Amino acid sequence: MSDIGIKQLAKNLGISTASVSRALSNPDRVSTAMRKRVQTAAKLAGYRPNKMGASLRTSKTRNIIVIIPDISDTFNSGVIRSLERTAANRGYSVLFGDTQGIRELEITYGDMVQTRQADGIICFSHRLPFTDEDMASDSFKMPPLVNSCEYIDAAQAGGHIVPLVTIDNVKASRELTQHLIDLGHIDIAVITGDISSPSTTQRLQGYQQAMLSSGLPVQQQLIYEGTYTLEAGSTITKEILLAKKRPTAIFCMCDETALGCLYALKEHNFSIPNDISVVGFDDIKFAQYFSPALTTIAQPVAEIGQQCVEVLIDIIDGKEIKKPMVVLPHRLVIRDSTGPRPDR
Amino acid sequence: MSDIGIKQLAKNLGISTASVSRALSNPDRVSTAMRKRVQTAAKLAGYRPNKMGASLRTSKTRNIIVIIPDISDTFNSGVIRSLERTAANRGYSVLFGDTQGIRELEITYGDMVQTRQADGIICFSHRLPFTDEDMASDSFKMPPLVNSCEYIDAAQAGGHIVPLVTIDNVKASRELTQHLIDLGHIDIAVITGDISSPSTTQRLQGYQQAMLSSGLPVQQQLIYEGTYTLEAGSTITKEILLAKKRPTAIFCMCDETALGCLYALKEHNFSIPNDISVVGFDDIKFAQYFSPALTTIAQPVAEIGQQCVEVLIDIIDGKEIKKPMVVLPHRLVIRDSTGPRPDR
DNA sequence: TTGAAAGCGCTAACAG
DNA sequence: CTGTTAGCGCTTTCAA
Repeated sequence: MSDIGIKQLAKNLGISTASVSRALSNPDRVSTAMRKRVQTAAKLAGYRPNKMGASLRTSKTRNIIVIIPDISDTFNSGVIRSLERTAANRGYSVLFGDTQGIRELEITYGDMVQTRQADGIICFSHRLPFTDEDMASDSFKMPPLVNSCEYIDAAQAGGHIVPLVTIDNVKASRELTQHLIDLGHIDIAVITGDISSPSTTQRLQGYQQAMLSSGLPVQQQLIYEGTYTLEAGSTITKEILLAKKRPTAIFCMCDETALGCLYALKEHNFSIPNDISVVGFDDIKFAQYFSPALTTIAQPVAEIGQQCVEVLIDIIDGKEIKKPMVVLPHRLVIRDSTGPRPDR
Repeated sequence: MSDIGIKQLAKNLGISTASVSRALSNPDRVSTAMRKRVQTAAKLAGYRPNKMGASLRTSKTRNIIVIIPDISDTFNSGVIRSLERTAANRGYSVLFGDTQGIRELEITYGDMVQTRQADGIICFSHRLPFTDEDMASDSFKMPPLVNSCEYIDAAQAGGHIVPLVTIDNVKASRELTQHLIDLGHIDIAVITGDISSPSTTQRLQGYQQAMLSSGLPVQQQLIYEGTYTLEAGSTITKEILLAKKRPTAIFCMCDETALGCLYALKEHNFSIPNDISVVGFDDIKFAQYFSPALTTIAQPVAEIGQQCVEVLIDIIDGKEIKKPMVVLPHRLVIRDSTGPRPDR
């Protein structure tokens, strides 16, 4: 516990610092006797390696920086948890950068690989965390980076391949919409996320595909632009209820929005799903406890987090990435918030 | 953007590395001319300081490690968000260690100050993240550490003062219970958190104080040991409903538990608050969207996070801590899940 | 105000 | 298998 270093340890044992270092970090490179001797002495002396020294020497921090718009978003925090666990198992620590969607903060955090505070980046945004200026420079080297859930446009990435871990949002959304169509719904409103977010665009595509392939019209006035928040769900639902022609189903592009939606509906005495059906997206842990329990798309939160880290570490280790895009399976979870289209 | 160092920069300018370092890190220690010259050159060359070098030299990482049982807990993730923002503003990065309550992981993360990966610790657990062995050693030095929300027993801390940022759990719980009593409730069940957690113990105390001071008996069979989870809320509520003598109110020691409770109640066709009143604790963002909207204690999430960081940095900076315990104000939020005791 | 030089603690050639 | 030695990039005395 005393603040002893490798040097002191070596002196105490009458051996070289190299041997101490090896015995501790590359045990198979020294004799059994040496290994034992050093390891016991180290334990006895309460030796704790100073990682900064090693980092400086090896140019590896064993840190990963996670750049995320909102740590406290329920879906995100599930992924984060898995991320952190996987990283820890692989000997990495996780630094968090909550950006609140602010560009400057994204860039600050994106810079942490350059300043050697982290070896790689996991990014939950659809924008790369670098200035256009930096990216334009021909000396620009893309640091190890994995994109989670939000697709970064290749054009924006300037031709760089940005590995992505995600589900098939289009397909998932199509299935969810189809479920509603199968129940007889025709007028299906949508509360989207931020329209600049690819996940929203893709979910919208899925919705449109499902409608069209069932011969149903895509009614633009039923598409409401929102955000992935409770508030948006509540506010926009009220707007929907005010519309001249009411939909019989509402597709919320995330579960938090769906909860806000359910809330507004109940506040105005609508019965769900008798009057209006509601679906969400994500299957956050609360979804099954909503009243009514929410029909939604379950995303494999744990696997997303795990894969992000695995892929990132592969890149850091300079391994060839076979798949620049990992698409994980989702699952349609039918609960009690959806029912047949009411007769009018 | 090219990988240039302070050395190269100095050479290019025909000056010493010391001047470059000073111009960049201690601008007031050099002449205006020098400062300008270096700063322009640095920007032009796309110089990015290698923080590892500085860290090794100064023995400061500017990292804080946050040790927390569950990052994805909604209450925690709110605090975390604020934590991270405050730290960033103060020039610190935040490392996260999710322990799942596992002792070994706590210790691994607690060790990160020793191994110079962080300068201080914010701990959400009621246990110190060090081995008993370490703590017993007389060479043990307590690293900068702040405890959040959970009180660490002085005895356990071996006489060390462990600064704490929290609300007054006893008082909050008393007020919440009193609210129920004021509504005429006499048989008030409690679903606790983990009984080893001080926050639970304190909330239980508050409950008992309120009962006693109103001349109401504390009925042991109404105190159900649970955890701060949705599942506990749901499972234990069913148990409560099965009891011979049913309570008319249920005090859940966290909002997630309360949601599980509401769920179970509705599943069994109880009307809230007509048949049974329910209260939670924390006021997570979902609470007002529950149906019915939840009566609860609002904790000042943002301030808790902020204060934790402020106090910790003070300790890191070697400042005298005036207050080893920061108690932040809570607020009783009365919504729709509580009502008068039903006639029987 | 600036420069020279000495390390922070560790790892990794290279020799032996 | 082990020791010698040279730094990683930065800050910080100390001297000029």
